[in-house]
Amino acid sequence: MARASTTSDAFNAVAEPRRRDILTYLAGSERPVGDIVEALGLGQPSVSKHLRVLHDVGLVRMRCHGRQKLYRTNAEAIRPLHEWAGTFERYWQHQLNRVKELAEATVRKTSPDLHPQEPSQSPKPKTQE
Amino acid sequence: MARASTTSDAFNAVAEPRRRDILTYLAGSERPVGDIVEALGLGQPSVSKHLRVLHDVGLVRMRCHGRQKLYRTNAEAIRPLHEWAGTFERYWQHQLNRVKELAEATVRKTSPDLHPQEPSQSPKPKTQE
DNA sequence: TTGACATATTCCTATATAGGAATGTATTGT
DNA sequence: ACAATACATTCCTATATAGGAATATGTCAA
Repeated sequence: MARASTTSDAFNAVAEPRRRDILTYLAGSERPVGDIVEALGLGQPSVSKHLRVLHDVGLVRMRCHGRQKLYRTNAEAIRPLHEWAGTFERYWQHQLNRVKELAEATVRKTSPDLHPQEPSQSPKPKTQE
Repeated sequence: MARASTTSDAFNAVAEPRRRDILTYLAGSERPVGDIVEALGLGQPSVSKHLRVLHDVGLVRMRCHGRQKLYRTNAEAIRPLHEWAGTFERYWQHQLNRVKELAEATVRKTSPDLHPQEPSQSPKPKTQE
């Protein structure tokens, strides 16, 4: 099986850096395609194709204005992403503490004279990557 | 050019639903690969490959314990994602207001007797998708 | 109507998957 | 040393891009 389609959900659509750039650019106000092309320095067909993906998953809204089409970021569609990531917030707080502990332990090992090791230290896990 | 590698950054790694499942599963505590296989009902090679991707971008940490390897989510690596998405928070609040206004306007149009239209209403933009 | 302008849509190609099957590699227990 | 266990890696294939070039579609202006 190949990778999931870029239009399958917001996660896949946003995986492409240029599409994130476009979303950022279109966040504040609606803009015609030509502005995006010029601002991001991409080819016009590329931008159109990215916009198609973004529109398919509801990450941008479109409005016709004469011969140009005005796009704007639909921030609401980014929310699920924010919320999914936010699920891990309580864990990265925990891990900050762990990192801090580890750093202190490292200092103790590096300069043992200045930071004498405590007696009943739990055996350090042999972490390897 | 093809799509960016899944190991190019956290955004690409997280685009795959199974990998998000794995991250969620490994958020609270470290687990051996076999547990993930059983919990998520995937093939063992698939899980190993997903773990490789996640490890390459730093989304999981690994520790050897006898013949098994214990994986755990590195929540810290999810933070950039959360922060990028959070950039749009102020906009989706705006848009909630716009949606609310639109809904009220629709009610006025649908039941004009109950909700008489105000005189100097700004011309509604002809939004079309 | 015709031409200029703004976007969208093929057509093309190199590249990268995700999953299943089969196989490789450590590590443990006897 | 050997079998069993726990993972990782390779091989294979169908599928899906992203970007550039060329072309199609739609809209305004004279």
